Amino acid sequence: MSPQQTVWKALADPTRRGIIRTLKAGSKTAGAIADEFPMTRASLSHHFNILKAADLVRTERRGQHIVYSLNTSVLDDVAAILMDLFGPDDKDDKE
Amino acid sequence: MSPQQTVWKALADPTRRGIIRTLKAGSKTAGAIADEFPMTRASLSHHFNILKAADLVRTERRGQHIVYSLNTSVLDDVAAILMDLFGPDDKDDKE
DNA sequence: CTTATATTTAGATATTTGTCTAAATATCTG
DNA sequence: CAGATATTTAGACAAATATCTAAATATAAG
Repeated sequence: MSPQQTVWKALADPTRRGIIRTLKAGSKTAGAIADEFPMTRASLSHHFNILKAADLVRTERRGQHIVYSLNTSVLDDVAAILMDLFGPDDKDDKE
Repeated sequence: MSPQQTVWKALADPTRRGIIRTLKAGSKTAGAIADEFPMTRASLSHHFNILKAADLVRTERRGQHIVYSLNTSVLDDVAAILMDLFGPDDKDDKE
């Protein structure tokens, strides 16, 4: 699957968008995130994997905990894709 | 399914993003679009329905043909969602 | 009215996806 | 080391998805 496609797939699920939204406020441990979502930690872990595969989040082990952080640099990529989809048709070299 | 979610789901499929991309160059009939994608017209019609449900495309009958057009106004919505996901945390009333 | 063309709908099927439970791994503490 | 806590992995399963073929609908042309 193309890197672009992994991002779209990752963003297509509401739980994963919720995870991104909660990480917007700052990095959190897997457990702290899990406390905010009504599903098992195993299910959340599955979503974490998909977000990591899309490089939307990064992880760092801190003792027993694993801290998740939002990788905001991917925003640029997503924005570029959106412009490609909806933006002006830039067929010509000059305007 | 929430309106927002219908948009995300619609954008998650590469064929549908391809349809959006081809419509960026201008409106086209269902048949003209179908000529560009290696699948049956029935399958394409399925994708058209999903794009219509998300209000990403509009249709107009012209004789035997049905003309599909891109609804660019949804770009604003998608951009807003993206900012909500990745943009600055605007918890406070004042900056 | 009949035939041809354009498109959609209906129904079937294989694959993917989101969730769960149970088990495994990793780290800390005594 | 042994037990407790945190997180992930493995495997199963129901629901959703993308695709196909065949049939239905709508319009145009003779």
